[in-house]
Amino acid sequence: MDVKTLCLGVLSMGDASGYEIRNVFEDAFSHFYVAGFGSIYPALAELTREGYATCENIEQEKRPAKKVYHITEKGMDAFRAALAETYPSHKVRSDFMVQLVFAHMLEPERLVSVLQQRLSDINETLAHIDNTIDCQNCQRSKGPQFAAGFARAVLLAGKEYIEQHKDEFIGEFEKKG
Amino acid sequence: MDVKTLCLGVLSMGDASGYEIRNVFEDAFSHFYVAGFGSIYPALAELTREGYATCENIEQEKRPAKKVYHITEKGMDAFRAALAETYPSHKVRSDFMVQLVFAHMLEPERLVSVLQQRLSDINETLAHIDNTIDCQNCQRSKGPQFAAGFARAVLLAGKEYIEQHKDEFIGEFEKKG
DNA sequence: CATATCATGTAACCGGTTACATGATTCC
DNA sequence: GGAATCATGTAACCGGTTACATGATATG
Repeated sequence: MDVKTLCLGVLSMGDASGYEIRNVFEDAFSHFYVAGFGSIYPALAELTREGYATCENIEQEKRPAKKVYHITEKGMDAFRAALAETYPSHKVRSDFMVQLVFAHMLEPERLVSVLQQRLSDINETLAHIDNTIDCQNCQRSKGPQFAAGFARAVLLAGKEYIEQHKDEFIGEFEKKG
Repeated sequence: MDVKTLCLGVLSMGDASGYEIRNVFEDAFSHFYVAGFGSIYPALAELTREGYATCENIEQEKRPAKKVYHITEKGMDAFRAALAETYPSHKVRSDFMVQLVFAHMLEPERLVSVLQQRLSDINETLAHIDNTIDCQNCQRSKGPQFAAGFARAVLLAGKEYIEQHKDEFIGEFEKKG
């Protein structure tokens, strides 16, 4: 699924500017999709050119003007179709796991810091998800809640695995004697 | 981490041809990194050009000739350095989660098939990991074992979450009455 | 007879990231 | 005074995927 489709998805929840869409990516989607300004702005321009969204220039007092995008019927149909046709892939790209596989080539202290770093990143993501969900609870949206619950379960399992096995694992690589 | 570095990693475990390296990516790394011929072959050519590996042409009977690559000292050092300097990132890119978040825009039957598909993909990956680990057990390599255990724990948690919550979740989107 | 495996490579394409470019206002 | 937030965009670059190109042997 490309950034254009994801932007359409965000717009299906309500009108938004490019800046606001980026914030949604960072707050709500960050743990399963990444997109920055450099891909969002061109995507919105294309979407508008192709009739999937309309764009209105909004002047603001004491703030820069913004372009608010609104999804069209055609855009909604296209998003629904893309969502239904998409294969439910779930891909992991993990330098952390590479470091685990080649742990024997790392200095033991570095291995410790790698595991520690991963643990604190997991905790951060976990806290982030809990925050985001509190806000969305008001809307009683089941989709985001289920997605968050899934993410939470997965992260927690990873955290517990590391916590329960790391000492034994590290022990294998420390000089003995 | 790029394909070049990963290839160096594979070569650190022993000499191999491009074809064999691709097999390692598919068998042992597939659940946390993806790479095809199109990126592996050019990577190996560059690695050789830059002195991180040497290449020997091996003629075979009843098989096409192959190019067997051997990592140099410089290559080993470079890999160790890259491994140690790399941030232990663990990124998820999930169309599945997008479909969960926007579940209300999917037909209920499609939502069911999406969850079913994800479950069977998880089971497949789980079986694949267990297979791979059985082979590696002989080598008593702790790194791959820990990585596999981590992956297994994470996948299992996702599987259980889906199994335990899917019926209630689906129920929210089916027409009532 | 057809498919899978072994085996290597190139070229075009494409999507996304990074860096650049600009600028006002608000908060510490 | 400096950092963060609000706000939009472009251009170069880069890594990786896909498709193309080839061909023998082994397996079912």
